[in-house]
Amino acid sequence: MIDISTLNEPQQQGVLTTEGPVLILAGAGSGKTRVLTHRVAHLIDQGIMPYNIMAITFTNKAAAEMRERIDNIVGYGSDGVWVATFHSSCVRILRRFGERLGYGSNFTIYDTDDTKVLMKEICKYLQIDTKQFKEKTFLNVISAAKNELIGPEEFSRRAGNDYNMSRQAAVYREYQARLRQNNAFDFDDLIMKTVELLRNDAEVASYYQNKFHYIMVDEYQDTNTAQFELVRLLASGRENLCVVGDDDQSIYKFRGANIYNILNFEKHFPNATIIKLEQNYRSTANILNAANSVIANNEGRKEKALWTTEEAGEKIELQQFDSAYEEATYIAMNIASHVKKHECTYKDCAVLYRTNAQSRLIEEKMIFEGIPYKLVGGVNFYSRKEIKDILAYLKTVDNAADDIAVQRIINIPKRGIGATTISKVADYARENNMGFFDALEVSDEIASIGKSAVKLDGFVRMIMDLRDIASKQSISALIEEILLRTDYVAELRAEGTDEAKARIENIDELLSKAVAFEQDHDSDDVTLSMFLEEVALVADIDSYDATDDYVVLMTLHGAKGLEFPRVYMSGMEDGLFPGMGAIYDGGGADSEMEEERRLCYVGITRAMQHLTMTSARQRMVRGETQMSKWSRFVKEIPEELVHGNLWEPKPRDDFSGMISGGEYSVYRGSISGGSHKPKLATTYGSRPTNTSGTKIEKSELDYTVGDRVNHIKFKEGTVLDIIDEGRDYEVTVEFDGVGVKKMFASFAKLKKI
DNA sequence: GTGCCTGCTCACGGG
DNA sequence: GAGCAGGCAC
Repeated sequence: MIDISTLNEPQQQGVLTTEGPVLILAGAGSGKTRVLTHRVAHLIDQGIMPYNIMAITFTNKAAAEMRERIDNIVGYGSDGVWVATFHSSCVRILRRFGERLGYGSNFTIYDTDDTKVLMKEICKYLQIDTKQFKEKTFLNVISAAKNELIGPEEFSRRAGNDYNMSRQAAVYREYQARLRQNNAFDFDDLIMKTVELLRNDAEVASYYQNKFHYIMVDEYQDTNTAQFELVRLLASGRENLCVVGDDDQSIYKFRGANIYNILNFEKHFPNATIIKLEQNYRSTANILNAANSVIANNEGRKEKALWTTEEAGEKIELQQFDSAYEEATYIAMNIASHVKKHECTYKDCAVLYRTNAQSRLIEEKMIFEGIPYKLVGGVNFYSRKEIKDILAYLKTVDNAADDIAVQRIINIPKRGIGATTISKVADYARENNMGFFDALEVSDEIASIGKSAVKLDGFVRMIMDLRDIASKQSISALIEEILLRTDYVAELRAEGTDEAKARIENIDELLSKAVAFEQDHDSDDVTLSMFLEEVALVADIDSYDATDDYVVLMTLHGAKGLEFPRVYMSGMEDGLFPGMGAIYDGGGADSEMEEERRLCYVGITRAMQHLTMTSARQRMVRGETQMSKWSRFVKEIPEELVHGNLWEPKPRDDFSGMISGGEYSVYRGSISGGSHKPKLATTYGSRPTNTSGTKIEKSELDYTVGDRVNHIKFKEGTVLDIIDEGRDYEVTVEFDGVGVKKMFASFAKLKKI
């Protein structure tokens, strides 16, 4: 028997209610992963075969974590449990049965870049003016349709006489036809086509329905209509479907998530058992209360009240700065000082932001302070040019029908094959209803091509050779052969720039990944398709490893599902978070504003002990300076839960361009801002890069902890703490009748009484 | 066909 | 502020 005595009452119920549809409404930090893993363990304990159990997650990281935790409870034997993401589950199904839809089992998965290239081609072919109608808009429309399981025909029907929609329908039709020709799926296809397969092929449907007796879905609030239908189909019959989610953490509407999947679960499954996990084991009471206060402003939620037995803990710290530059400086210095005092380690800290663009400044300051950090997200490793080039070679070798891949590398490195030649071949292929690569093979038959045919022939022969190598040797050997034959690395080395060096490093990393992939899998059944699939489906967050000691920088979206003792939410400004779109969109249930607020809720609930929110009065956005005020979400937090400078009006009369450094007044109320700003002799820009406590023009203090001091505004108080911030001292004082304030010694001008 | 320059557009989030 | 398309010279 597995031990569930450590679980609370509703958690135990979640584990033990194995039959029928179950909705577990799991508030942030309420131990839902524990419930899921124990539930799987319990099922196995009850004699259910592991291969009859399926658990679906959104990211590989979540899947890996779940598998590991199940392993820890039941020991080995859990291998058979199907733990996978939505996308990789569908790939597995399609690899096996995709031929019934007319796709080869070696299909390619197109990422966002690939689909953009394809769409560009289609617009050219259909003579659509892309200045007027953006490729991206078409792609968004198609993606939205696919997420709602609307195929090209249905889309066309719905378009009716609408001119704009008819054009979109034509593009959609062509787009889908080309994917099919290229033996490729885009991300949305993976789900939609699997649903199509299950709907239209009773044999396949019943195969999986008989395979999966128990199905669990994590992060259910993020599922879209297609994913819901997929799950519904798979669970159909037994209906032992357990979904876990939190409507308050639904933050993926923009990619099609349908919040009604969770809100209407009981309508879809009238006999569903609803279990609420409301005890939070993660955060202090103050943090939890702040989160509750913010999210309470949303309409249309499932009633839910998170509570904790934790003590209040520290108040939430608010810090507003003149610029994003100072904000980043403060965060970096603050982390450095806490680590130095051994109050936390680097890995305890996470800096969260709304947009990836904000990471640059913070990254800069982390480097400056010598803080080890890890940036999660941003430009995906696999979307770098050099990596995409090599992957395109691999795709060409693996799936000859993938025109996008072939055309990407046909002139990389330069082979003297230009746009004119390529379009001649493409036309020929189209006229003769054949693939691009097939046309290349018979290029001498294309009359207008002339002497370029020789070059094309050389390219074709090289691919043939590579295919031969692929069939006999390992993936890493194939990559090395490609590098050799293309002189790819050699050319970069000749360039000698830092950028070229970085590219070489990336290529080395790709090689290591290939080697690691081969080691992780049985060499007999490892295929190139599998490697390419893993690469295509990897998510940014998958690379995050919580065991290394570094500060994590990521978007609020990326932080979902994670927790950190110390969290910094940066850029808490109206216009940035919530963004302009949400502000103009207004409010009300299901609005963009509510989604932003849920995102804020997600951010707050990542914090275990310490939460700092920062904002900048001015920030460079899209190359222009933008002025902003505190985010409305910050103002939704009750005053008694925060300390800092929330409502401090600050005259904006002192922009000398000089960095005013760590000045952060903690007064609430009026102060004569601006004029009191000290002129520092040393700016951060010239500060030595060591963090070992180099003191620069810092006068010693004549008071110490426990002393009584006098402040110009707050009058008398007792010094509670003095922290050596390196360049200055941060002094914490309890002022009589005013409360606890933190300030920098050089600005506070405290006098010992 | 290639390489460079310029000017234009675009900008949230992600599998 | 960055990335890309288009124009131009070679």
